Amino acid sequence: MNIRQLSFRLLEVFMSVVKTGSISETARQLHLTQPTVSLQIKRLQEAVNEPLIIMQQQKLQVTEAGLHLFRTCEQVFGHFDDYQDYLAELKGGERGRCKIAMVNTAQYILPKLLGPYSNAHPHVELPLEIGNRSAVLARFERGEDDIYVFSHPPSLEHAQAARFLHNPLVFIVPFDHSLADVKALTLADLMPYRFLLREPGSATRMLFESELQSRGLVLSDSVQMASNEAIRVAVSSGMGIAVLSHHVLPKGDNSFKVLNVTDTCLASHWYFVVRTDRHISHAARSFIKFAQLNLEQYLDKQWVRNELNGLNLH
Amino acid sequence: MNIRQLSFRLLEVFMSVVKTGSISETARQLHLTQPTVSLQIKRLQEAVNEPLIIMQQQKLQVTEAGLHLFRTCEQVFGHFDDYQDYLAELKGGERGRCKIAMVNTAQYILPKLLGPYSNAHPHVELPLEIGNRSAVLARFERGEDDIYVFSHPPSLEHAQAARFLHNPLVFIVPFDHSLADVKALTLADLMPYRFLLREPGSATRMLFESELQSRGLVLSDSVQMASNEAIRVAVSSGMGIAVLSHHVLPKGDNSFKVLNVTDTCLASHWYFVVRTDRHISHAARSFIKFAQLNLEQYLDKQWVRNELNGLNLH
DNA sequence: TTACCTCATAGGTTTTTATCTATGAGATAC
DNA sequence: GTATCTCATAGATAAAAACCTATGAGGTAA
Repeated sequence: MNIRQLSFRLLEVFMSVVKTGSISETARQLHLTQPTVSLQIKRLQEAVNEPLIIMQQQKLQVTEAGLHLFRTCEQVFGHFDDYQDYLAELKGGERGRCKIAMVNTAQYILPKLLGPYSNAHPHVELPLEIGNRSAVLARFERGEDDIYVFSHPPSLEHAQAARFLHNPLVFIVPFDHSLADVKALTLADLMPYRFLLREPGSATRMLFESELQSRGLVLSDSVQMASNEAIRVAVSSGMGIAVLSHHVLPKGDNSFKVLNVTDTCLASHWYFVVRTDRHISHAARSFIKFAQLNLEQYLDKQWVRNELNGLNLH
Repeated sequence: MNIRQLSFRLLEVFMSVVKTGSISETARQLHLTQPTVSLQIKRLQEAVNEPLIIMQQQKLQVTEAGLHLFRTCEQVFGHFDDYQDYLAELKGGERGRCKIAMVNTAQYILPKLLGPYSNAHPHVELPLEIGNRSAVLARFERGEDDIYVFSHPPSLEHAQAARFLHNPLVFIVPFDHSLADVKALTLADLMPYRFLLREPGSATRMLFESELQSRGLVLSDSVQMASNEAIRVAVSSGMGIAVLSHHVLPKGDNSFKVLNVTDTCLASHWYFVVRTDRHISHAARSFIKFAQLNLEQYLDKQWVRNELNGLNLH
């Protein structure tokens, strides 16, 4: 038997003949002519090199070998049916994987979406990568993930990005800092104080520094720290003051205070970024769709900027 | 996914690509050119309508859907391998069925071959049909069996026959019959006695009657009985005399005696008969081969007439 | 007998498939 | 920078597959 000359169509026709017990009937059911079916069976028998169906007293009789082949076909088609089911789930976004890489800061907001999504789609794997901006950028360059979360999206040559959340930056000081209760401050008022900053390249820092530069201001003292957590705690304990995303601040924590700086409005947005040169997994598409529909429900409504319909997910 | 545009060849190539992790390597192994393999994969992906293999950092990466398909293929090819094994056994005569129809008398000799054959080929089904000549002839006409056993084969229009055993007919009388110990008898000497005969049409009876006719002899009295067994027992108990196949006589039974009729040599042969207009099953072929090689071993050497090589089993 | 089934076969057409060669774009290796 | 891999794509061809119509042989049923 040469499996290479078998085709699924041939087997389909054969199965129908076995089931109906008639070549003409099969032809009618499959919208073929009777000679076509006869010929297919003949060819199948030649491929198998063994009679499968024989005429016996004007009736078709399936031989042993034919019956065996029939059962084999049933199993084979069963496997393909299973695969089709799997594919359907995969394409429906019910299965599969959606790898997301995000910059550190995003870990304060994204889980609010990921949790509900994961509950709604339990078969979707959701591996997360969290790193600083340069690490995530490197992953982005290599196209290692399905979705990237940035404030300040990278060059959009091979990517598209869409905002989903406003990301206001605020200045914080220890709760007992001398500026804490001043009604209206200017950015210049903060310059004398020591600033606790993330590494260069972090979106927050970039935004802040470009603001300073454009205004001709210079920090008198700054300290670099590796995480927003560390900065917040350091501010609370009086090491200095900082500019941080509003979203990273725990609510109801009184160990620091947000300043009222009237001449400055620093803000960026959170973006979902996908590469345009890579096929978007169905799971990723499904996640973005989910986000699009449920941003308001799971994130603070006041900051939501739902522009996800701008994404063209092929 | 449209299964109709899938071919086994396509899946074979796909599996090879997954295994080697390289399109070029697959091309080398399958003696194809690299573009051919590329194209096959592309076509498969179009059929499935889902990426199966993607380029990632200059390396081929199998997607989820691809891996799933690969596993599906493994199973499918496994089933066909099983079927191939089955076919091989079938074609080797190790499996399948060999239906044999024989006339009554043959049941005294054929089991001596069937037993050893069945032991040597335990997976071959051997359904037997035993009937009188006309019943077996009817089966033969309809082509219901693979092998027929006749003495006196039917018209050979759609059949071929080959002798395998001499079938001498002998005259028996009760052990205390007046003829029992006569040294030399003629056929005419037997005419006055009552003959116990099988039904008209039975080969034995036909042979006997044609001999009588050609010699101008007429039976004075005859009784018809349905089986050789019945005749033998009836002879033993004095109901008359009979002409029977030597093979149906149990050895060491002293309740009857074989006459020494010097002017008559009635004999036929046992034939295996197969139809020429029907495919001969591998099992049937295998049985005849077995008989051909082992006749002398399992049947009384003295009567064997091995002409089975005369059968042309296509 | 005729009409009407069955399946088989011959002969032909149109797609599809399985290949190839040639060529190009990227990446790596020296 | 050049050679040498990788894979992708375009264009061409020869074989095959998948059908069809027409026709015939053999059987059943009115």
